[in-house]
Amino acid sequence: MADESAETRILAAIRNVPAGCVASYGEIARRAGLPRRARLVARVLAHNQDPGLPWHRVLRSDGRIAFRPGSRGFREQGARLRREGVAVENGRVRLAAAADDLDALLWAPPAAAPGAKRR
DNA sequence: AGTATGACTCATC
DNA sequence: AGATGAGCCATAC
Repeated sequence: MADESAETRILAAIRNVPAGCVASYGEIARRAGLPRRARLVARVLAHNQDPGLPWHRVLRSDGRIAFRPGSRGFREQGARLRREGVAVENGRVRLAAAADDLDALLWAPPAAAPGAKRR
C-alpha cells in the first residue's frame, strides 16, 4: 500500500493546521509533499469521515469556502470557522482578521501579509 | 482506452 | 471582485 502514505500525509498536514488558522488545498498538498495535488486533498476530504479532522480549516486559494454556496457543507464550515474565531463573511474568509488575532498564522494572502508571501 | 467530473489553481479580461 | 478558459490529478463509467 504505497498510496496510503499520501492520504496519511494529507490528513497529517490538515491536522497540523492550528485552530483559528486556515490553509488552502494547494498549501495542504504542498505541506504534505504532494505539489499540484490540491484536488487529491479535496477528494480525500470528501471521502474521509473523521470527527477529529479539522476539515473546516481547508479553503480555496482565494480564501473562500470550496463548497457550493448555500449547501450544507458551506454553512457547516462557515459556522465551524466562526466558532474558532475566524471571520467569515458571505462564504469568504478574512485572513487579515485571523492574522491580526493570531500573530502566528499558517497562511495569509499577499494583501494581508506581504512579508509572509512565498511561492 | 477515452470521456466526464470534481470540497482545485492560475492567468487573463 | 467576478467571470472565463486552460491546466492538472485521480476516480468513475
